[in-house]
Amino acid sequence: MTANIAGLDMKVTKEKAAKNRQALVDAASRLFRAKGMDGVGVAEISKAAGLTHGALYAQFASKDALAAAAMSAGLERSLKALTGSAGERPSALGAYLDFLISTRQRDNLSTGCPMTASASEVSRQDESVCASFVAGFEAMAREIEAVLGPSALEATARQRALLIMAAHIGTVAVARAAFKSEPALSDELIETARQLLGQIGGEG
Amino acid sequence: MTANIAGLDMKVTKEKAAKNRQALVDAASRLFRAKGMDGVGVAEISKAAGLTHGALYAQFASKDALAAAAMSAGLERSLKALTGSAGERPSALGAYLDFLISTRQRDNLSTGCPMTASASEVSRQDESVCASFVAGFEAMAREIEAVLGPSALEATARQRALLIMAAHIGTVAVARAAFKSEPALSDELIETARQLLGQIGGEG
DNA sequence: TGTACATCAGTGAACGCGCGTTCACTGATGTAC
DNA sequence: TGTACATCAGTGAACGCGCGTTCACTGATGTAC
Repeated sequence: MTANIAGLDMKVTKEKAAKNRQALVDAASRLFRAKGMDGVGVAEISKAAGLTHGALYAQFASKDALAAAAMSAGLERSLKALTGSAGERPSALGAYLDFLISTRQRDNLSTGCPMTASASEVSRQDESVCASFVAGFEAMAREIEAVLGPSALEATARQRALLIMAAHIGTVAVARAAFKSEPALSDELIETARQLLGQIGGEG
Repeated sequence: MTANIAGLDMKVTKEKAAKNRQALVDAASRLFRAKGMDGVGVAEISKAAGLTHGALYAQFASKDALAAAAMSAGLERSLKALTGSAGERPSALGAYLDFLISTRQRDNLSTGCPMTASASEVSRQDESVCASFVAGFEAMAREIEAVLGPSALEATARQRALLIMAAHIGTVAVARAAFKSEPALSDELIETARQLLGQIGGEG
């Protein structure tokens, strides 16, 4: 019914189902980041995707399964946004850091990186969600490692990439917590991490 | 009734009430760290404190109010444990880092630092909870700043203390997420952060 | 090409359950006389 | 010191509500003939 109302719909069904599935994943990813993984229910996710919760269970075995898919999709998108952010700028690492550690990242929970949004929650979720998270973390760490320059620290590029990853996640999480009551501290955290991680990464 | 059964109870009431209040705060602090702030209800907290949920509402206006008290108390205890960890060891910073970034911290959610347990959740909680969190963060950052040595980075002690704080929070959160599916990465994260933040802090 | 039928994404009512909060009540505390 | 009474921490039933999940059903898709 809806399909006929919606438009021309030649070649519907399978494509439509795939689109609905994607809509569920996108809505879940966005809402989980905005409200936390325990802070949003299947009804709200389904409604945001323009469906009922029954449709969700036709596509996913459980909320956990949807959460794993949402985490995976969100991280993939975030990784693409990261690598795309380099553009024609002189320093890829500088561009990466500007992207990861910024007021824009802090102030846009639902469009930001799922890692910073769910860092402390993910370890309490289903194992499949953790696995998606960790895979995304490793992929992004590899991307960063590849653009590092020399540094004053006694450390391998891998080590510095891991520190940059962990530090940017902690920085954005705390900057978000501090924003309401201490905005100056919140900004200071972001500027500090941006600057020091640039040095550590050998930005140039 | 319970009071008479319990024991000798000279000078009860106010003391007993204060003890019950403390029991609620302690149980809340522990359970929030273990299960997340949205993952545990007032019934479970009250039961863990040996009371009913009605008693909770005699002591606190709401779950949020209890959460703020629990965050505050948990951070105070964590700060004391941190400063106490220095003992007679040669380097205070080294002792601090061993305390903050360790498998012990990673593997004991309910006895660990509330900051690493709730980093990404706290910004979605009541403003009073955020404020407690941020106050604890600043207090611990000051403690760390006070024990820093020289560093190869171009950065003030304050800046390096903020980075150490943010990085250790992110490190422990991610190490927890990675522990099940990639324990080797989890250990690597902790060792890496421990070593690099030692260098950054001018451990010696 | 036209008809009969199996498939299956999606609907919406219903399930048991736990949530945060309220409230009438209990009974010991501790004060007023 | 002994009695009457106000206080208030704590109890436990009840509130409306949203949770994740199930299930009988619908109806368009797309295949078999």
